[in-house]
Amino acid sequence: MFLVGSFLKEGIEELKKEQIKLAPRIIIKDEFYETNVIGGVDQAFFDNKIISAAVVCDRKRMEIREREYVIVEAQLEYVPGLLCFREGPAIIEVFKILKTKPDVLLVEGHGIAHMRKFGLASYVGLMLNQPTIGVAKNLLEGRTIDNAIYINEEKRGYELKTRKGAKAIYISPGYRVSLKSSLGIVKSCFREHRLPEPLYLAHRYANKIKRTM
DNA sequence: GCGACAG
DNA sequence: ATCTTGTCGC
Repeated sequence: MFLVGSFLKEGIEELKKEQIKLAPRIIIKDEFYETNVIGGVDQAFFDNKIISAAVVCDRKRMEIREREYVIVEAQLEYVPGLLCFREGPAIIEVFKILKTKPDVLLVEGHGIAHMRKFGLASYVGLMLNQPTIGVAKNLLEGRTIDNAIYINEEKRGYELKTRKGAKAIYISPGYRVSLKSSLGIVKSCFREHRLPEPLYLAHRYANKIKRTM
């Protein structure tokens, strides 16, 4: 995947086709054993590099069990709808070095609340065969009715108002997690921040690493 | 054609 | 996402 300059435009069409081809493989059912260990991944950037940080917590107390990070070269610029191809590879690498694999992984970005049902969380889950949930800070596609996200008359996720005064966040299943469980699991991970704790911690960790560079 | 557009 | 100080508020 080396998409730059004149190759970008045609490359984009190929990547969209790839998403349409892989989307049918996304499983939206509860297929995980427990929810005792929850992970979160987030990225920070500098030059053309991506820092992907992962934090694994126990769900009861949200205490850190392990945290790791990797730095990889970005192979694609940010294109709305194709975020999985830009940040996905980095997330896959950091997940691989985790010694404590989480029961469910929270990913910053959407899962199936995506125009082609193939957001970052779904891509990462499929490639790693790992239950994932997408948690985004903004809506990408569709509309919200009664705290639910709809795309083409189909429910794809939820809008969640965390703290009063703070903007809502958007939850959607990524892979091997049902619509209902995606919301329940995320809700059980909040402490005193707008984002669920594993993601809040991963975000802080990624930026901490960035500061040392 | 115009506007929207995860991070 | 990133460039960036102080500032309002819990």
